[in-house]
Amino acid sequence: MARTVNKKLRDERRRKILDAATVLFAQHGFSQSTITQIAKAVGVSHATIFLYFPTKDDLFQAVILEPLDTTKKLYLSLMSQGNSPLERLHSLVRGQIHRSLYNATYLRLVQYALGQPERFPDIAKELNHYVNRFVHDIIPIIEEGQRMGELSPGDPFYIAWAYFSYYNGIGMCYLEPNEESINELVKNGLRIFGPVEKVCNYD
Amino acid sequence: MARTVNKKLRDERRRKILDAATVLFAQHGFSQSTITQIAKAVGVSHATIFLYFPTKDDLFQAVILEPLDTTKKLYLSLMSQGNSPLERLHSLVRGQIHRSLYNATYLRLVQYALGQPERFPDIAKELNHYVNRFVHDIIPIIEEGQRMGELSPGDPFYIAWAYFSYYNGIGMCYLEPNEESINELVKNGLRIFGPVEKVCNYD
Amino acid sequence: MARTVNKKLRDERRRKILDAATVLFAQHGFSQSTITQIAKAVGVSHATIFLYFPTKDDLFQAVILEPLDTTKKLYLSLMSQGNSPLERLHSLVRGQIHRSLYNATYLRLVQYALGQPERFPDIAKELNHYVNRFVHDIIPIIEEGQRMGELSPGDPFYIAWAYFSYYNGIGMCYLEPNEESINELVKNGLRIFGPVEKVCNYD
Amino acid sequence: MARTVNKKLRDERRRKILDAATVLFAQHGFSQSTITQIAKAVGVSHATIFLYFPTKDDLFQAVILEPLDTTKKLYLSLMSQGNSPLERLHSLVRGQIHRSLYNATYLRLVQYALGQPERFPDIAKELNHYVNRFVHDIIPIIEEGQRMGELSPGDPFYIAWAYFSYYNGIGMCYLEPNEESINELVKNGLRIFGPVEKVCNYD
DNA sequence: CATGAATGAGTTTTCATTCAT
DNA sequence: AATGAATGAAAACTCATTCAT
Repeated sequence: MARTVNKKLRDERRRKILDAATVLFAQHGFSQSTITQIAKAVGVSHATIFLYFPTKDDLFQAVILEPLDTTKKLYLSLMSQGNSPLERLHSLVRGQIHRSLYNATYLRLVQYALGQPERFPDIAKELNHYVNRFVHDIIPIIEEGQRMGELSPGDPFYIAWAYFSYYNGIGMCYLEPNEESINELVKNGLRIFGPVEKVCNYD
Repeated sequence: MARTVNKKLRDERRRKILDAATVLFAQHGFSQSTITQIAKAVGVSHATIFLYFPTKDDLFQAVILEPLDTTKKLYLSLMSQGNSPLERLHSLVRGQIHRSLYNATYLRLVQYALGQPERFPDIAKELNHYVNRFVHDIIPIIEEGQRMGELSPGDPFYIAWAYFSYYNGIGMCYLEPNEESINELVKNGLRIFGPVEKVCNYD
Repeated sequence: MARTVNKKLRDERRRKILDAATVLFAQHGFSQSTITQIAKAVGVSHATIFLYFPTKDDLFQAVILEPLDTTKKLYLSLMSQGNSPLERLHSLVRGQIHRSLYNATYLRLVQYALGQPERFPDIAKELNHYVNRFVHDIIPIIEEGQRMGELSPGDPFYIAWAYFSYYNGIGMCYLEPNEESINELVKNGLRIFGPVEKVCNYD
Repeated sequence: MARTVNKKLRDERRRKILDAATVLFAQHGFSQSTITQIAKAVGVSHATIFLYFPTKDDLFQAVILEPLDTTKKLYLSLMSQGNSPLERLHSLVRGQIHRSLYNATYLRLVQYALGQPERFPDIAKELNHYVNRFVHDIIPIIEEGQRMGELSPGDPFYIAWAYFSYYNGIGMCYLEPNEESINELVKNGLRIFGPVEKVCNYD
């Protein structure tokens, strides 16, 4: 019983540490964020951090890799909403871009780590797995869309990567997040998948 | 005469320092790259670095900002090659993506700095100027393409930003650079501008 | 309890650092004394010093300014011992000169800082306060002595400053400290106050 | 002939260096004054300084010790002006205090070096010679004054030292230099020699 | 003779990490 | 379990000094 309570407290504190670290790492980068800063943000002693994460590198790794599961579930959910492939892609694009504009912190951190693979090799490897799985998961939808004539032809693998690049790049653009900007970025992002213009068909 | 020689030697060494710093900063980030490492890469004492750049920050700034002029000239040149707007965009996209795949180091560094605007505010400001100018320079071509019917309608401002995001995001994808990947990324990138499918017209 | 012990240990160590720093700063000056030297003298790591004083400047300032309170209490006590003004001045002069000869280290340090007001402006300002208070405290005694006929007339303000100069200057003389030298320096220092020669009166 | 001209130029430049160094050393202390600063003040390259003084220490030593001859001549001249011993002491005290208030730079430097004998042992030794000679030179005047009844009795050796202390201490007092302050400091300084009050005698 | 370039030794300061309580 | 104290390993930056021109 006591153990359960303790476990709960531990998990809660662990979470707090991860959250604070996410914000600080995203804002100042890895080296410029100190364990003491993070501890202060959480309201514990810096030594306590080491009770939860053996090294600063481990903390950084956890900050970046642990949310990946949730993120994966999110995109899987997004890409299952809608009937036609195009609708599902639309749901995905809108969901991701919304997140990328309104909830940029974590994404920025992922990009930070992704941009320095020599420095964070383990993290980069794991992130690559994740990206590859994402590409792997989106390809069937693209293929289905092309088969159904909703999407113009094109190598689905590269289209998936192209979209991923687009999604990644948005994180660095600092466009003001509002209805308009999101709508436009969604529309333009969808273009990468080559949606067949209905206008055209009815000419 | 002696002065000329000296000036030349100085410039040469300055360049070497910038080159070595570019690589190291891109690989390990700002804080994790030490002046001593850079000096060793150049083959001089660490104190020598400070003869050319008063602080590490100055060196970093120079590494990122000094190439911007050349880069701007490059994209201006690229976007003037071709007759129709679409041709010019094609030239631009191909040129930039080629550079982004084959010459990724500098681009990665730009993204590194762009991703931490609170930490490198001066650099971020300057980079934003640059990006805004790029957007400003590409918009007229988009508009012309739309007027001529080569491009589908759409807000040119957001289209420009969308393409820029795409271009930026490619730097983090680590696709193997070859004919095929470049062709595909170019094709998919161009889609953002909404090229009107000829196939369609002749239906 | 533990807190009390800790506090005590901290204070003790803080004191040790201040003592070691006093000696080293007095011997080699500020710039030539290194934190590492001080740490070694105390028997701790150099990083420990920074746990007690955030910067070297702060340490220097503490070394000089913190004893001022005690010093003030000392001179106030000295100048209250004795009945007549002359007796009290005698007590003061003897006490200060004794200290200046037998306990020269701190005084030298004060002079070192006092001699470089542009370099240590905060310290110099604080020291000036102290000196002005000293002058202010001694003036009433001089006035009383003059009124009572124990002292020859003369502007008490300048007499106070003259004595203070004398006291200060002794710190640089490196006379061997013994009964004789102290007696003589006291006698000659007292002359600044213009004691009326008894011999004279009984002529 | 050329040699003579060169010699003259060299001496002139040497003098300029010493002058600039005097000011800077007095203002910022030894370690905080850099060779480059001095060179800039003189208008030459820092490397040039080393053509005139092999090391920074040598320069410092020259700055302090070379003027001693002149200073000695000055005090000898001052203490020979006047008929009676008291008059001559008066001339000396007035001259020195005037110099100490209006021309404080060099004096401050001497005190700076005098205050750190462990750090500048050679300079301190030389300065001690100088002080001893000064004491030695002033003692006969005191003795004569005492013999003539102009001065109260007292060990001339300690009186000489007492006056020297007074003179030294004035350098750190930062009293505003003007007619009044000088007059008062001279008057009070003279008291150290124990001038017999005429008033008294004629009672 | 004068100097600009180069450097190595040294100094303050930071910080992740360990440990005793 | 939590923490305050301690530290050693860096790292940026400075500066006297040397040397080639």
